[in-house]
Amino acid sequence: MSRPKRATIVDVARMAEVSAKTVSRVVNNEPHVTEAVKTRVREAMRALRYHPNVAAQGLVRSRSYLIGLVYEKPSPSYVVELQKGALERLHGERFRLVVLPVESVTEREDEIIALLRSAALDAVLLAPPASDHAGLMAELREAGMPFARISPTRLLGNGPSVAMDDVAAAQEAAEHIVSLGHKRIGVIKGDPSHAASDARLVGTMQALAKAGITLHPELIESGLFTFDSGLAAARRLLALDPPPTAILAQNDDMAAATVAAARECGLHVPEDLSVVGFDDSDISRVVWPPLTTIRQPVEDMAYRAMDMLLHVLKGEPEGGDIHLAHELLIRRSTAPPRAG
Amino acid sequence: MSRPKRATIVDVARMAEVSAKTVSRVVNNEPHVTEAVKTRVREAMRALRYHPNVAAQGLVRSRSYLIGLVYEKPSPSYVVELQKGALERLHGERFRLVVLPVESVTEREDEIIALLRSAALDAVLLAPPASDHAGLMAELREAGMPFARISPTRLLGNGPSVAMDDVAAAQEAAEHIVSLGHKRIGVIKGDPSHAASDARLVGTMQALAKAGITLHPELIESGLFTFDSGLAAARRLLALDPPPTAILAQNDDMAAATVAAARECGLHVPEDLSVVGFDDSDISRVVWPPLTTIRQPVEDMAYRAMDMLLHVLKGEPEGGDIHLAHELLIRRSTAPPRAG
DNA sequence: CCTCGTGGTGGGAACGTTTCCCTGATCCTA
DNA sequence: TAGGATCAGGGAAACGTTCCCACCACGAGG
Repeated sequence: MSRPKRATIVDVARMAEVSAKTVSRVVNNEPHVTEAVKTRVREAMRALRYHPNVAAQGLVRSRSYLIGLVYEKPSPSYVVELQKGALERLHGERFRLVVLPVESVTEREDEIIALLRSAALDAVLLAPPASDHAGLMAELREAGMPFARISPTRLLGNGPSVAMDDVAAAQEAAEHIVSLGHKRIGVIKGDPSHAASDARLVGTMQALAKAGITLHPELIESGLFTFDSGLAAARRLLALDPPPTAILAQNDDMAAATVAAARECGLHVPEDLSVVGFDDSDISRVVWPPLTTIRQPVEDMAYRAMDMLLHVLKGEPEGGDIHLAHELLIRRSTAPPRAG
Repeated sequence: MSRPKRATIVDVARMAEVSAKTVSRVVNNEPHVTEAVKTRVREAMRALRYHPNVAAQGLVRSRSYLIGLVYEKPSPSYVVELQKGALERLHGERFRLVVLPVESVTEREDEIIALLRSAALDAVLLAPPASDHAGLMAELREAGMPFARISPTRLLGNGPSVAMDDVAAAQEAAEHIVSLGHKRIGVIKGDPSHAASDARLVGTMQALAKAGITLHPELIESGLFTFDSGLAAARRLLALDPPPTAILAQNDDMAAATVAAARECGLHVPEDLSVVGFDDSDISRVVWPPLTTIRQPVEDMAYRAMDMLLHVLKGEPEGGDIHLAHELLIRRSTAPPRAG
């Protein structure tokens, strides 16, 4: 009653004096229709404000035209860029994006799989850490649901994925700090359930080892990629005696927290403490000083991953693992340590 | 082929030795089924990994179980909170959230309406500035698509909505600054296409007028609710002679930009310049010093709006306009002006 | 003149559910 | 023990589209 009856394909067919089948052909741009008939049908469609019923289409084509985006509560800025890239690619396509933030991929695997199974998605985009979860991928394969992965660090050659080289990037960041003359360097790791955290730590340690610097365990703190977790970790590092002269945080949110923690202690960045972030998310330019960071092209990665997914959905062969370049952005949060 | 045939309701019916109708009743928790039959059916469902086909359900019930969230590129932190609140309420419901960021509601109204018509949504949540767009609302009413509005400033009594009092909030912020002793006060307005920008300006002017302070036009700059636009606006204000001793920004992103601009000029916040934000988004705690701001409960608002929408979808009568309280959070970005 | 393809068109089944309308069986009460 | 009420369950139609197949006219080639 409140919902006025929408025009159906047969209404259009009746008005244009053709069969429903023919209308369907016009709607889907199929051949075998005279130009004259085509225009007649188009007019009827406009007159009746006809829009095809997606549910009915989906039923017969077994397509829902929905693509899911699975991610696990990482930093807000990361989520936004992820969505931006995915939506950008989806613009103009019939597919729509359903957001599926999950609590914990590892702990509630069954729940997530049930969600995906019942959500009638055509495909899913897996952001970290779901993109490294073997069980989830196996289930998706079995269910015949195409997926693409963003920033996987393991199990490559397992369907389309877009990633960057976390090890090399972290190495580059550490080399920058070393080249400035820092010797006592702290690290704030990301969420342990993200494989990227380990990869980045490996890169950092390689660079430090090459420079002959040993990284004492007390200088490695763990966070969860969130501002608050970073704040706590940074406070612990700055309470050491002597405190580090530089801190490498594994994402920008935690790097921003490190800057805040330094301020609390009356320290100036970068004069008293150099801080390096990771991601080049919005936050790295929002805080003062703007953060030296690794540009991780999250938006591009999401765009490319979505692109590969659409290819698969169009029946083309699956793509492989794509690699995108990172970049060290030197801004104002790093400087040589105070002399002495 | 790639997509293994999913079990249908008749497969389950055959296995459990009942009719399809009975299985349907079990699935939907309807009465008139013996406990014994129920368990038999449930077992068959599990064995066959049966999940109802959403498209088929949607077809016959004319429901898509999709709810759209329409917003227009505001600050990232706002978007994230919006989504968080909406998703929070959706947890455990059958409905899924489709994100629909749009370019410009006013400029491309037709496009948006076409999008909504063809997207087969059951309902939409309208965030600003779409929530103030009369044409859009009229179309939605005509199409029989329920909607709820977040932070509308006009056209109340027009269906469910959740808002806060922008005028009063801005007034309170200005009073705080006045009470600290500031006389020369700058304002950075938000996006002119958002009605909230005007409302907040009104509140600010009322407070200043009451204190006998006149706000010269040169002290009012306009931004777009983004960091970059705020940076430009703040630079213009700080280039005035004499510069303001306090700046009221209409959201946190622009307030953060103001802090950055001040730093560029070698000014210290809050000693040389007080800055007030608006929203209490993540960014207000991420920057240093943490911003004095107005807490706008965006997440709660989205939650409540979604709640009202679900009520409507369940056939209950439409709710009215709900008002949520704001709160002035005094943090470390405001202080009395320097003596002299 | 008859066949054979071919481009345009329509008829009818199918997709997987729910819902309307039944039929029996069981139960309670007078 | 009869009467109605309640309950468990089933058959068939409906939702709006696409797809397989058949049909028709028409021109070319034999």
